[in-house]
Amino acid sequence: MPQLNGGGGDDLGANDEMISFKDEGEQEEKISENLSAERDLADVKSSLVNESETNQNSSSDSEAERRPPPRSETFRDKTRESLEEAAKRQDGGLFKSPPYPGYPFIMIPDLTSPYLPNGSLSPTARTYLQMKWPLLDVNHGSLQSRQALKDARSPSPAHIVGPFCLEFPGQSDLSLHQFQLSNKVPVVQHPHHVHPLTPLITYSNEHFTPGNPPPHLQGDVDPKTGIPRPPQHPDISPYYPLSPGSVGQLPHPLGWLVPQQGQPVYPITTGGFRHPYPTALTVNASMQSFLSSRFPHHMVPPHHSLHQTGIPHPAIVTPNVKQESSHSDIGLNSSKHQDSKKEDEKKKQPHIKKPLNAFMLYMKEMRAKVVAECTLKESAAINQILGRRWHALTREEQAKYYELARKERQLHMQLYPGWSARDNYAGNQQGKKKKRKRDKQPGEGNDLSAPKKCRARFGLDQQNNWCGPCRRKKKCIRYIQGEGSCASPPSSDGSLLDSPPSSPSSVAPSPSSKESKPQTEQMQPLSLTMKPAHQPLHHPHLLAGHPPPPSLVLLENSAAAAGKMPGAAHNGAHDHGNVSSSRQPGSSGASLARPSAASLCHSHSLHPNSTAPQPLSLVTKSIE
DNA sequence: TTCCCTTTGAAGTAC
DNA sequence: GTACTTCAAAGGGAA
Repeated sequence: MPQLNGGGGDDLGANDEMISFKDEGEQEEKISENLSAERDLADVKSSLVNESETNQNSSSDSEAERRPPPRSETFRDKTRESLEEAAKRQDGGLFKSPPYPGYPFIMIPDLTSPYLPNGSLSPTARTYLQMKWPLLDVNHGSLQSRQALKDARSPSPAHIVGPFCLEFPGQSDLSLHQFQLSNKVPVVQHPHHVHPLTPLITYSNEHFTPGNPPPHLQGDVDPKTGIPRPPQHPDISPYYPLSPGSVGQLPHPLGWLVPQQGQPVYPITTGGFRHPYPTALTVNASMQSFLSSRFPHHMVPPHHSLHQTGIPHPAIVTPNVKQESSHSDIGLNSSKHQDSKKEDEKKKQPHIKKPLNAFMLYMKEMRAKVVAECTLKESAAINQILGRRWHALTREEQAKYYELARKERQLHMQLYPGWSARDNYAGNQQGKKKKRKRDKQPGEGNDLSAPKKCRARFGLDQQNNWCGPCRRKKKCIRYIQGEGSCASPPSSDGSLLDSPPSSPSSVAPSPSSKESKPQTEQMQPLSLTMKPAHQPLHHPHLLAGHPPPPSLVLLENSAAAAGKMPGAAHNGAHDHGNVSSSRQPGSSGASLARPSAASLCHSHSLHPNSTAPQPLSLVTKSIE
């Protein structure tokens, strides 16, 4: 169980989320109460991380003596133990609230990795599915076309099948690759290219597995438990050298896939982050080139045709075949364009993507579910919903994702010690276009958040023109209202998600809708920053005994609601202002023109008067 | 075809 | 130390 008051941590905790509590307070005691909740929330999120770290440390302490690098110790050991336990009782015991959502899981090559856009395959671009082994399904009968699965849109990736049985030490990458290409579809992956970690998350909790699994999964769902029935494959276990003695010395996160040769796979580093690449890692030709270009020569391990495992990390993405073919043309034109040649070489460098954070993992998990519940297909709208659901999660649920994310980062760090997020910045990247820089345009973003607008506009000489808040050195209201700017855009604040307007006019960026915004904006003076305040104020697990806000409840039960609760009592104001996103101030207005998530997701049609004047509770003290 | 949108979190940069 | 920026996924929509 998480140590809720583990406190101390300040890392993963989204401090900005604490701010929203202040916005919501309408009384001092309320504020103090919320502040307490803020601290609780901060502690919660911190504890999510600390807990993970603590758990890892504590669990690895016992093994630290015999396993020098503790980083992946628990990861593998827990995996091994869980696998062994599961092997003993193939009764789905792993489905019974495993202490760690990420455990046990194994990594298997996913040739149609989510990290491979368009399913492009290359010997160096394979990624791996991490999954609980009871979910392994290597039955041929389960092999389906990728498209078939995609059409199925399974939110519960209980059946992930792949050719991983073919992809183990000693197996030729090329042969497998050819196998894939020649057979077109023998590989089945989870629909929507679910993240490798997704299978771990799906089933372990009720919120992961809605009551009614998709129809296409019915056949594989245990009628008793409602849980996807783990496939029974007698050939699975031999692939995993899970016996304690066999993996004891190898901290490699893929240790069960690494042939045991009696020597450590990972060099014991001295703690420096940019330590040499482990020689045991996959270093193929392209990787070699990539490493050579990015790291000092001594850091680049010698090139072996294939790694023992031939397993790169899911985050690695190499250029597609098209680029390789273009590279072959270089020989024909070698004399004329060295620059282009260099570019091609750079293009061949695999793109190691960032490890997914907790929310990203959650999104991958829940996206399909949201899509199924709503008529939405637009990711932007779905992400808004997911963002709110994320905050509605319990700490335990979030902890799972934080844990998974931490494991992901750990694994990523181990696989790519020299990798830095900076490497993926547009400026350093060839194959990727530089993303637009969100230039702050005048009249939005910081301009709106800047205090004392009246002061700036009228100056000290015309204080009589200042609005009241400005006179009291509070945040200017007149400026916002006068400019008609949408400092707290409806789309970004999520109000349209949880409490969508009943009339289209409230959705459209009409002047009236903008006029209603200042009240939301008025909530912000109490904010310490302009960062989005997404934290649900009355998180059921943050405020013990307090029921979750209707918005959250209804949102969580969006499927059940299905738009049939138009008159539900709902103080949408709870979320409206707090979810206002100033991350991308200029982007929210555009979203107004788009179909709102709420208009498409019935479950969020809760508050017909969301644009109506907000309750007084929204008025901040500055207004008073 | 490419970018935008939208979310949170992690990590990087800039001051 | 703080604020800001970029990137990670996703896929429809817009340019």
